[in-house]
Amino acid sequence: MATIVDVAKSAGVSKSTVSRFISGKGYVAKDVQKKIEKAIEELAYVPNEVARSLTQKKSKLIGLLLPDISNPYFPMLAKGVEEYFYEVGYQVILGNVKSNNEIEESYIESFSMQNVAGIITANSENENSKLKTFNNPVVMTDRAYKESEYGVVSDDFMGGKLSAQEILKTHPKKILVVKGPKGLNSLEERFNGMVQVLEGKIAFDVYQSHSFDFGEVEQDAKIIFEQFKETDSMICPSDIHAIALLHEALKRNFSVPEDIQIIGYDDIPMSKFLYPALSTIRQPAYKIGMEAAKLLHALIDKRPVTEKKIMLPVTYIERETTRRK
Amino acid sequence: MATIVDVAKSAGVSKSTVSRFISGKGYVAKDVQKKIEKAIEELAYVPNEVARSLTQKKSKLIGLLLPDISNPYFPMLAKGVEEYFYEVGYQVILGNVKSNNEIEESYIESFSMQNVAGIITANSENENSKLKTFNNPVVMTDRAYKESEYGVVSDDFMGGKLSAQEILKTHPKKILVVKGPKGLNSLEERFNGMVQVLEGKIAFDVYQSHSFDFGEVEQDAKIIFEQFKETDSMICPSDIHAIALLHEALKRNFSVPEDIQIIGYDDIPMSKFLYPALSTIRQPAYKIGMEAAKLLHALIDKRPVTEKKIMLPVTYIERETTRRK
DNA sequence: CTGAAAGCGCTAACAG
DNA sequence: CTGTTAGCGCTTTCAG
Repeated sequence: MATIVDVAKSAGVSKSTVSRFISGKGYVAKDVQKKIEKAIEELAYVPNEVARSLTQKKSKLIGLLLPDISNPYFPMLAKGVEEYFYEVGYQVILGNVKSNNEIEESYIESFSMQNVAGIITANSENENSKLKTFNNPVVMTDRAYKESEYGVVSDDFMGGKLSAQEILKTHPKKILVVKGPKGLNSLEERFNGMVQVLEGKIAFDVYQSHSFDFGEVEQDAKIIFEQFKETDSMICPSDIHAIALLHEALKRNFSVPEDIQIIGYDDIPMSKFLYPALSTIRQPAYKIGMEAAKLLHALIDKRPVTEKKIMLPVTYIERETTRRK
Repeated sequence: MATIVDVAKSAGVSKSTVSRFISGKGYVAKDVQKKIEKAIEELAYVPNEVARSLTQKKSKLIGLLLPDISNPYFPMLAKGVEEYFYEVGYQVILGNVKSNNEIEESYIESFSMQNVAGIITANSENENSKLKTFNNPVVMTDRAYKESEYGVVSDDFMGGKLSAQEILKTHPKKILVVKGPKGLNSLEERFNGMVQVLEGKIAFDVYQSHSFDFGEVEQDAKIIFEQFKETDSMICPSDIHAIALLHEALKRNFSVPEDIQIIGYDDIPMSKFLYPALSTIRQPAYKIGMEAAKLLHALIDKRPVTEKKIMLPVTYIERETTRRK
């Protein structure tokens, strides 16, 4: 591996000149530029990021904290982040935090040690997180958002409203609102949106779920079908919940959407391939990731940002688990 | 951020001694050890990985090359890699290569610049890949395997055989083997396994697919149903294919598995939640990731490895898209 | 057993 | 416009 010194020698200048040329800061004479370019070419020189990172205390690395990469929603988010940063020459370090504070702390510490230029987190908020002491920019997404200074999120309140409105249009007999795990801001918002639409208009039950894990949510589904026999319309906090419920409904020989209609949230990639295909609220996961990346990039470069918090719209995707109006 | 010099001062020794203490190489007197420990504690000292990486030419970073993170199979693999390396203090950099050689090259270059300690790639083989010039260890997985020195993979040939055998047991009338994209070793193996079982026993058609992308595979499914009217049994190269086919079958009002039976490959997380749930060959994606990580870790530490290539078993998961025997 | 010194590859004043 | 110098924080000989 050629170093900057090799380039300098080969071009017959000092390494500072080469450094200046590469970074584009400071003046370098035209003819010298040519020589340096040639030397770089010949030696196939690529600057060593580690050395650069050591002096500048800032690497070309981005930390990405995710609650659970096996939840199909997050790979799309990650993809958005990754693709944006790839284009601008940054690498992303994956932190699969499993909603575990200790792991999160540990990751943040590692990120610091690696001098990451910034962090994007989709992890749920954590009161005394080390994130607050991290001194490069942080952008919150998805579950983490409320208390943060910078964030990108979709319009959860609107999403909640939308899903309730759509159900309402189908003349439901009895509604069940499945509430997602507590303490996640985005889920609270969705729930509030749903309640705002429903309240006063129609009676509804609420079931509190505590997980996004397929297996656990399957258990919830069983309980729900035992407990809420009159329900004919289910509003879910995520597609994972909707899928489990859908599955359970079919197992019990209900027709969907005739006997039971179900509306999901997220529009994860598999939802359209279910049978019947899932009606749901689409969150633009990829776009959220990309926008978060864009915001973080601006922050890293200390460019002025006009919107510290970006809210992306959600849309209702009508498929086959809801009745026609 | 405290540095090693701060610790040294506080403990009243030289930084070399502190360095020796931390790395565990060389002698440090017992009482000095105590002092250093205390200083580290008090100053909440954490060694700077970047500086370390600069001297050692090896960071605590691992590069992970994936063909497509939005294909549900890969997040599980990534999770296995990530969780193993988390435990041993390494971070993983995500490289979503999108089966694009240029991007792959560019990632490998970045990985080199970051002094990554090793690379795991699940990307398809690429003749003149820069991977060969990368001078830290590389472990190939999944799609990439054949030419590599070190690799972890599941038994694709056996998987292919298994899926054909299971179909054979159900007295199929006419079989269609859907062949996956060309040039991927693992898929060739599967296909060969299938053919070996089928040949001489029963006539079968072959359809060549060119993608793992949901949208494109959906088109394949349409074509297949137009073209192979007599087929009652479909053997697929991936669950993605199986899902598209299943979807199309139901759309056309075939009963599954009575009229058409379908067997997938991979057992991606959503397969069990389909309706009917997909019968498939399970590849232990998580375990593959974990084993690849373990192997790479041994290589990085220059520990002797007994198995350079690890082959993990696959299993048939009987669910509801295949007829009972 | 320990410290001094050199160096990893690059950046950043600061003279000139 | 360019070279010298001094680090960034850590590891690694090499004397002592």
